[in-house]
Amino acid sequence: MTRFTEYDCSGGCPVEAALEQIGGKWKGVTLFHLLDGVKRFNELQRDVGGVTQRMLTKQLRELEAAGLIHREVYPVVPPKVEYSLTEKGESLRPILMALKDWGEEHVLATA
Amino acid sequence: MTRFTEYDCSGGCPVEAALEQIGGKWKGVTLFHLLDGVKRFNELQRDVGGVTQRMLTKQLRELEAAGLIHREVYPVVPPKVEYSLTEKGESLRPILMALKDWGEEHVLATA
DNA sequence: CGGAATCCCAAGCGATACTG
DNA sequence: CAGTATCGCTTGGGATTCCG
Repeated sequence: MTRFTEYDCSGGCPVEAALEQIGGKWKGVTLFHLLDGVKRFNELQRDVGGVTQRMLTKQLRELEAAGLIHREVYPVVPPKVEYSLTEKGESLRPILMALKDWGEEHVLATA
Repeated sequence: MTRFTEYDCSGGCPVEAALEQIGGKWKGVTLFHLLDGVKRFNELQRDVGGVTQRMLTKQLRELEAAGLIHREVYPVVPPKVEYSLTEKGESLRPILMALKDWGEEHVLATA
């Protein structure tokens, strides 16, 4: 059995670090919906459901700062901004899918 | 390609639900260290690193309420309490390991 | 040893209104 | 359309002290 006690985690636990990047209230869901492909702001807001503009903007900026998503602005009128996953963000796909499956089975299933 | 847009997520997104259960600042790390096996309070506090008693207690209670861990109290003096993963908690192992790997590779690796 | 109780601050988060 | 600005509530989280 692998022992994790050696993982001191003091100030640099990989699990904690990972959760920090997807830990916001809407970050996980946002990333999840971006697995779908490129989406615009309003599309995301619809998909995520219940998130306010302010929060979605904030979370998107943080995800962008973390290098998980890419923000492409088209200088047209009306404004058009597209969000997509970076490679780093795409690498979260198996984790996000696992979280979805786990959530379905162990949380929502009321079982 | 699977489209997730159908996932309205309004009030019940599985990803969000899953993240809520492991979303506390120390919950992920705590669970991670419990993958190791049964541990006592002080042992956990040492392993997690930097967490205060109050917070560890709180997170443990929440994890217990979520059915992820089991709390076994031995009525002896000095007090002895052991924490372990339930089946539901154990089912998070692949996810926690995936988070650890991802964190090591994409966050801590400074790459 | 393993908490519980209290106090307090900072961050997270939401509603609303306004703008290029 | 895609934000920004402002305000204020609510929560999370830390330090400290006390208890069985």
